[in-house]
Amino acid sequence: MDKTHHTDYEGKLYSSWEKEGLFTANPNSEKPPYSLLMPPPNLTGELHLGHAMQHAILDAIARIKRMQEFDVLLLPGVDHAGIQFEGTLDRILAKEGLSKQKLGREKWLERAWKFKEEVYQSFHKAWTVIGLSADWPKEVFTLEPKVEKAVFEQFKRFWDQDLLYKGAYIVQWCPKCGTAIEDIEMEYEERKQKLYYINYPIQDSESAYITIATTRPETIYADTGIAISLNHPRFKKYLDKKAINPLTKDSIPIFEDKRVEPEFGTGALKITPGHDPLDYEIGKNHNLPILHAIDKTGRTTELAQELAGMKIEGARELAAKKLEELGAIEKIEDYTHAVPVCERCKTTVEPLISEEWFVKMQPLAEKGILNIGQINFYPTNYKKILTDWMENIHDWSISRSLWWGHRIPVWYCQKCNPQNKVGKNKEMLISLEKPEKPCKTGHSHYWIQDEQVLDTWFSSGLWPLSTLGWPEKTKELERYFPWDFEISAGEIKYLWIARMIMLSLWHTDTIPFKHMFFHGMLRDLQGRKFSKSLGNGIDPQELIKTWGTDATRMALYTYSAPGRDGRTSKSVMDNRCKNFRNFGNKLRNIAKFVIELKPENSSKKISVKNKDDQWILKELHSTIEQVTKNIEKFELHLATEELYNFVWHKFADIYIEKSKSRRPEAQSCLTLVLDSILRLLHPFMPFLTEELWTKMGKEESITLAPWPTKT
RNA sequence: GGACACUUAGCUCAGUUGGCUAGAGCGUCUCAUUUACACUGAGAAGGUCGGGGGUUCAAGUCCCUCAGUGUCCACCA
Repeated sequence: MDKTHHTDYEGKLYSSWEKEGLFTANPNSEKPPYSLLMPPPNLTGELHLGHAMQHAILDAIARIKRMQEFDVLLLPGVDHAGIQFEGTLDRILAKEGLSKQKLGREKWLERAWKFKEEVYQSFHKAWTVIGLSADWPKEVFTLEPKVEKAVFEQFKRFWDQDLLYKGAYIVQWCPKCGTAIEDIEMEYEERKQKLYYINYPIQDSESAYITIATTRPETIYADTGIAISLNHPRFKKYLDKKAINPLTKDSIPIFEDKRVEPEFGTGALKITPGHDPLDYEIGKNHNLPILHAIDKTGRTTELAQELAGMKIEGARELAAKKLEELGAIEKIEDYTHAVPVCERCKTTVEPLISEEWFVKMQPLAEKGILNIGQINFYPTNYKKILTDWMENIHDWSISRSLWWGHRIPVWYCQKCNPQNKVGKNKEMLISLEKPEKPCKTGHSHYWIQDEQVLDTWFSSGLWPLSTLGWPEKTKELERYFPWDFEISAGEIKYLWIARMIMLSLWHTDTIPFKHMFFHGMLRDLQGRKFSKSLGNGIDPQELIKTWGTDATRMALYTYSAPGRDGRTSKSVMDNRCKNFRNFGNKLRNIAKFVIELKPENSSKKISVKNKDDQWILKELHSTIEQVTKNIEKFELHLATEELYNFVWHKFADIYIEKSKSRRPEAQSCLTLVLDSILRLLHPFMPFLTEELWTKMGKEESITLAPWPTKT
């Protein structure tokens, strides 16, 4: 008997399905539509276990809906993943001795597109391995013209609706990625640091001073004020005086502010509006000047005098040493706190003032909150989580200082554009292409495009619409939108899911999807995330190679309960896969028994009187009912468990054993049950079921077989 | 500091609206010895469902509380 199930075989089967167009949606179909939107994986990311599970879930639902006679669209796509892709490419270029500066924007982009193609090719193969029945010819890439048009439309609408603004604000800046990032793109890392208590002398006073606590003495060069908590017992008396910046010797104002915590440190705070979000706010209220001691590359500026040009860490030490020499340090404490780092490169994020584009999110969030109830969430509590977030929405900083992405479709007249301020009256245009009409200077070639590109999520957030050709009123948009099913990891609920909800509602008054499924995150046995740096990852392709696609899928469904994280390891996965490999073997042997060892004189009809026949048919019907019900609730872990139990412990262990004594009579019942089993299992174990389906003498693919119903 | 989860057998997890002696897989132990299938079959051991309190005829499930774990959010210098 066959004991192994080679992926070669699965590969061939998959190609034949694809060739026959079994995964192709047909907008002209008479059947009702059912649409599933595949989350576009990052162009640079590898296929990990979480993806495999996500795809296995998507695929099972797509296959079931096909069998239930829906016209199914499972639309695949890839995200250009701005920051991440650009970082990867730049590392490769660096090894070749090349750089952005050396290549220039145009050459760099040429290179980027070439690299994109390379990555794309290897990528595609990894996906098909899990058996995903996606409509590949319709695949969308987030930088292709269709999406570009949608992104432009969105930008233009926001501009016309007065929801866009540009200006210099304090943003979170990643010096390594060289761009602004959003709060939700940051992580926090516990770091051991020093808390320096520093004395700022009071002007015109012999010995009086205010002590503040800071972890960042290097930013003192950019201090422009001292804020103390309300009614500060010790420092209140200095309120009408000025303090002296111990490093620059500038005199800076002292004032009260309720945002200063009396309990923390000394209850006094140095205000550095250029390098801290809170200081920025406080500084703005007190009209403090904004100075920069650190630039966008993470080095100290001229302001830092003899420390200029240093990296932050070095500058910090030297600044501390200098203060020490000046006798300005009261004490130094060890201090562990959470330092914000860039989610992607783990570099410490530097708050800086930068010129960026923003979207006013308040009206979009309000609409989102109002309509989110129309979406069914699995698990249900995500509705509250997303609502809470929208209720506390911040404006969205959408510009990134990158080259890989949708370039901001704004053109400035070179001669008349003041660098820092953009308002509607300034000479500028919103246009995808270079404007043909001349600007004030009278020459069309004076138009220059904004240097920045849009945040990746600005296009990903439009994914439910852009993939279907919006803003055109396409047949596909009409038919498949809103999407019936969307799936995601909880991780990107704000970055992606909340944005899709707000943007779809804003542009079309329609929710983007009817059923939103959040799968849990797979972790290692200690509960840690899988990550490259920990080296604890499990390669799904390796599991597939060892145990086959079907077994790997079945193992993954056991972890697919909505929103539940799962702990696992290579050996736990191997155990589970092995179990389902055995299950596949069991099924194969059942089929052999029923089909190949069929007796000559077998019955053509089911014996209505036989108790065993009646029993197994009753069990079958109850299984059909349970499985169908569980699938409708997207509880695939229950559906597969039910099937496993029926096939192995009821059909094989009991019914088949008993049938041996009355084999010819039982034959038609055996065949009927096997027929239903294969159809019920097909969404979960597509390859084996197709193979056995053919063995049963069926001519059409099981993909097209109707889903069993209780009759 | 807020929010949301989770805690069930040695391990990894199920357990739908409260309802028979709490389930699965792996692991452990006993038996069967070539069967459609050893990638097998029959059986066993193993749980006071995190602790405590409450509601109920009935609680793993609902409510309160305590403890532990995890995730997300928040400007604590």
